Amino acid sequence: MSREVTPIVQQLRARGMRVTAARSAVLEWLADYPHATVEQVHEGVSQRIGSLSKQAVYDVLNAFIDADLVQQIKPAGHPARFERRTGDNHHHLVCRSCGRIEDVDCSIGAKPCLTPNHDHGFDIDEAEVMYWGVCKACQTAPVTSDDDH
Amino acid sequence: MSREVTPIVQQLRARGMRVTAARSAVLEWLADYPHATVEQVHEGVSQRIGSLSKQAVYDVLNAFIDADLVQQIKPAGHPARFERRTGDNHHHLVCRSCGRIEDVDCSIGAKPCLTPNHDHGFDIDEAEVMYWGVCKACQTAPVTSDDDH
DNA sequence: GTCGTTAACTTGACTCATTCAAGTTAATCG
DNA sequence: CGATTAACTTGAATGAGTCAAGTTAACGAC
Repeated sequence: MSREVTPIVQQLRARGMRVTAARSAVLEWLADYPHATVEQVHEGVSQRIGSLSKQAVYDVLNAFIDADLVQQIKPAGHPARFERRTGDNHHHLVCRSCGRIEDVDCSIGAKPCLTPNHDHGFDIDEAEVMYWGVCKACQTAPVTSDDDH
Repeated sequence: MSREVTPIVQQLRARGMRVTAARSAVLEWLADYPHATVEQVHEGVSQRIGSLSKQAVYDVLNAFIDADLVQQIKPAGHPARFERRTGDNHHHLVCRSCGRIEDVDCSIGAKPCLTPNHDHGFDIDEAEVMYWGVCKACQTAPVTSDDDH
């Protein structure tokens, strides 16, 4: 087994973070499955590396969020989702029925990509746009619940 | 005490909803305090009408949401908030530190006020815009938590 | 290589907002 | 002035996430 240094290892080292099986596996998993829930990351990664506590998944994801390697999406009424695409202020399209999420590029530009006509004295740093609708599958299918992706 | 029919009573009757002290008081309260949480509505209304279970607050608010008399806002990481302004697709400005919310008129127009450049086959019915920042009070004040309004 | 430090992980209890369920009360219609 | 049933009360249950104490293992120093 050659001991090559993968880009993931580099990304972690560059931020002074220890490299562990859990962390590498979570980053890899998110590359394959963007918009995954904690539940999904936990299942997938546990299988890949044998086992991992759910708490560890929370820890790893939070560490990544702090390190700007991962971004969190919290659609109202659905568990949080995680993705590796950070810093480009793109938006999301959420299915009301199954929770499925798709990326939507920001049509305007850099962040904050929209400026409110009245800032009420706030120091605004983000304009979060969430499109809500019903995905193709749920438009035709009978009644599905939060399984998705 | 004259028994005049208030607009609130009319609004309820018009929708075939029974008129109760709880319902009238919640609608009144929300007129005075837009963006209130369940907690706040519960405290305020309990005082006004003597007492009311928290569950009733949930029931009343949900009935109003179904009847389109009230709208719900769910900022990530904060409890839900309720307001009487419905149907005009205006947006919200949320303070990251105290959760305070301000209304922001939609600068574009009717709902959905923004159209994504790619609908991914979804049947989109809403573009929810949430501006995030730090309110004036929290910019200067030391560390506050979810008290607000 | 091995040792020590401490970040990362495990386990399990706990919180908070919200929902579910069963029983009681009271608004409205006849 | 009842009867019907929507609205309310009480209390248990849920789901997502956090907190806290103890154990393990990365990795820098020797």
